[in-house]
Amino acid sequence: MGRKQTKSGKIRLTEVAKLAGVSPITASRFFRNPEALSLSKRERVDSAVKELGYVPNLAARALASHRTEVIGVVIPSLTNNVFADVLRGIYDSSEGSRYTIQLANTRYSILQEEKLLRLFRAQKPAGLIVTGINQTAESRKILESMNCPVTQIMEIGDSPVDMMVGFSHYDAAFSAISHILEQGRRRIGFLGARMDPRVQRRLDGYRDAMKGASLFDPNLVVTTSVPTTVTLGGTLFTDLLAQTPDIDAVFCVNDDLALGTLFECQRRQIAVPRDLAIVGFNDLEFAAAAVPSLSSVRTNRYEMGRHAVTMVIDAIEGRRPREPVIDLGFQLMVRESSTPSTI
Amino acid sequence: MGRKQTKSGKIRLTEVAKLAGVSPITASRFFRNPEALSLSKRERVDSAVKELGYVPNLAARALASHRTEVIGVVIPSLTNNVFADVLRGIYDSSEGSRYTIQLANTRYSILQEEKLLRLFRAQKPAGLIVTGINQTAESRKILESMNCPVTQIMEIGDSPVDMMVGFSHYDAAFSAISHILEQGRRRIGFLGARMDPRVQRRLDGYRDAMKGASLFDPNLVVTTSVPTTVTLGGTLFTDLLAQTPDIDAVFCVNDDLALGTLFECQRRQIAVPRDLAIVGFNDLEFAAAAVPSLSSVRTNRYEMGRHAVTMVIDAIEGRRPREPVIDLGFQLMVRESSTPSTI
DNA sequence: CAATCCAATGGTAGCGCTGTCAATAATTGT
DNA sequence: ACAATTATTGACAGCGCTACCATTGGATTG
Repeated sequence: MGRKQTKSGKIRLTEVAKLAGVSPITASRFFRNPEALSLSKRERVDSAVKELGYVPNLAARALASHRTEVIGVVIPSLTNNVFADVLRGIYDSSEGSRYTIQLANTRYSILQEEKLLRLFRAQKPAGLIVTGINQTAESRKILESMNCPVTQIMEIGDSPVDMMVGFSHYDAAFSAISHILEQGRRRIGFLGARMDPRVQRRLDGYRDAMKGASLFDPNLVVTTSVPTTVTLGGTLFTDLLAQTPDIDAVFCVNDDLALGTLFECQRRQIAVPRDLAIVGFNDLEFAAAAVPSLSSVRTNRYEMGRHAVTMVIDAIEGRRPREPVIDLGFQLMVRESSTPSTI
Repeated sequence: MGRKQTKSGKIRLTEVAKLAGVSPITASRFFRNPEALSLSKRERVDSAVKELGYVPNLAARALASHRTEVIGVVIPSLTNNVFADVLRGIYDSSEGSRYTIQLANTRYSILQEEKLLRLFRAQKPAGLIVTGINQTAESRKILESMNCPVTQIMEIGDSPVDMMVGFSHYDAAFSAISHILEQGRRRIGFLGARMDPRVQRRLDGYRDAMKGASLFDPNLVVTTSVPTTVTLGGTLFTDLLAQTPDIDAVFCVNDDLALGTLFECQRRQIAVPRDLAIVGFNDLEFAAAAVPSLSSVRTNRYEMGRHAVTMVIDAIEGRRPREPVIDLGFQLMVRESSTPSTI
């Protein structure tokens, strides 16, 4: 015999089968398709498993079945609070299922994404969740050849690889701007950082809303590719102010920038909302707590994570959703920072 | 033959070996221990791998070798910004290594932790990273029987299961309080949420520092087991104010509470720092941007993640660290919220 | 009551890789 | 130069599980 004897304590499926008085293959079926067993055998195997404390060897299972029970998740950032919420939804939904989450981070690089997808393909995941709809042509090809359910999250679009859960960033921004316009503001600035595809679409929504009111002015827009921080919000706002001093409102592509803008206003004694209205995006928890409370666009991130996993698992198990694209929408949370001052 | 023919396109190690003109086992060694190959064979295998686009089958490898290349990571929360930074360090350090991160979330439940550790044990990870030092006796037993390197992160203590990276929460809080006392403040409140073991130790540090100055008063302390939010900071501060109106400083166990306290002060027209000094914990990015900027205790979370992975990988590969416990320390970031008003 | 069917179960043969150990080639020392 | 040592390489036998197909026995049917 070529190798060390199997440790006597080691419990394999064979041991379970022996104790239960069935063949190994029947014991195997107990895990994969219990309904196929007669009630009596099912009970016998069940108690044998419990008595021996048997735990399946996933590597052997994967090797023999050419499948894994891994759901790959590809996100662009671990720092961004937005993804923390999505991930929470994903992990919460995957618990209690047989599936394991395998996380990978692209750091907003579509080439890194391509590389990660190639890696995932090699490991034959049971399902895949990827962020956004702006994959490279090559990435898309990989996704399509993946031969497993794929859900794109964060936004929705016309040509899903397979399934989608998200919302329209364009509509969300458009609706935020419409709200600010309704408040009678005319010179609405735009602060954007990172400028990933979803932020770009928010910019599009902003631009079209402003153009619709014949109020668009490129001098109202300040963007950077630098990652978002609260501090950066102050910097961008300062730039905007230098460039266009007569602004009466600012739409920030996320709440961190909005908070930074608010702080900068405090520093400069600009009264919010009297002199300047501020609207953020995502409705992070602090938005409601700020003074003045920050208006924001609530996005359903936790639910997005939950849906994504549920859709993928359902599809893996043959329960394809009737509607492959789910729009989770958004809610405009109107608060003090964009409504008439009560002072 | 019992099963579907292997797809002709499928590239196995055998194919690589054939193309390289070596035996499969030599090709196998190319991946596990390339130095053992002669230069010529190494090059031949290398080009064969590239030419065929071979990707190892991890399941087969795990099954045959009785090992996996998975590092398990057990953390209590996905929402908490603190862990986002740690995770970023962990993922950054694991990239480029052969190891894969497997994340599991206890939601601050030590029973859930026990369950997760049991799961991990069954899968024989190559290494393990767990949060904190307050495992149940049973969890500790599992960790010790795990037969792989284990690193405890976030804090340090006397009896590591194996290795540790962290800092002393007690010392950090003690030093924050000492700083506030040096500013001449006497009635220093304590706001705590979640009250997990590390927060408890911060409370201990606070208590001892106050007792050292003969200034401890239980009425200065407000805690709750509710998870932290900015909004909660305002609520707890309100409670503290009702309970002990004459406070002149507040130490918050994290920056979210500190920000909530700051907002509540703005709402109540309490001048910070003139009427009240505020010191937070963790030094999240917004602390420096706030108005007034928030003093805080900087913790090296990203480095903690990086170190944890590096230590585990080194240990897996036989390079045990000379010192199993690494104290990453902390830095007190003194800012406007706790120093004499400049106005 | 034979023919048909189907649910339940088992036998066989690997999945693709690596541990062990033996065999061979290259190198060294005296 | 030749034995002793060391670096390379290979053969063999599984790791623990499941796909495929075959078999069994009982229920159903006309």
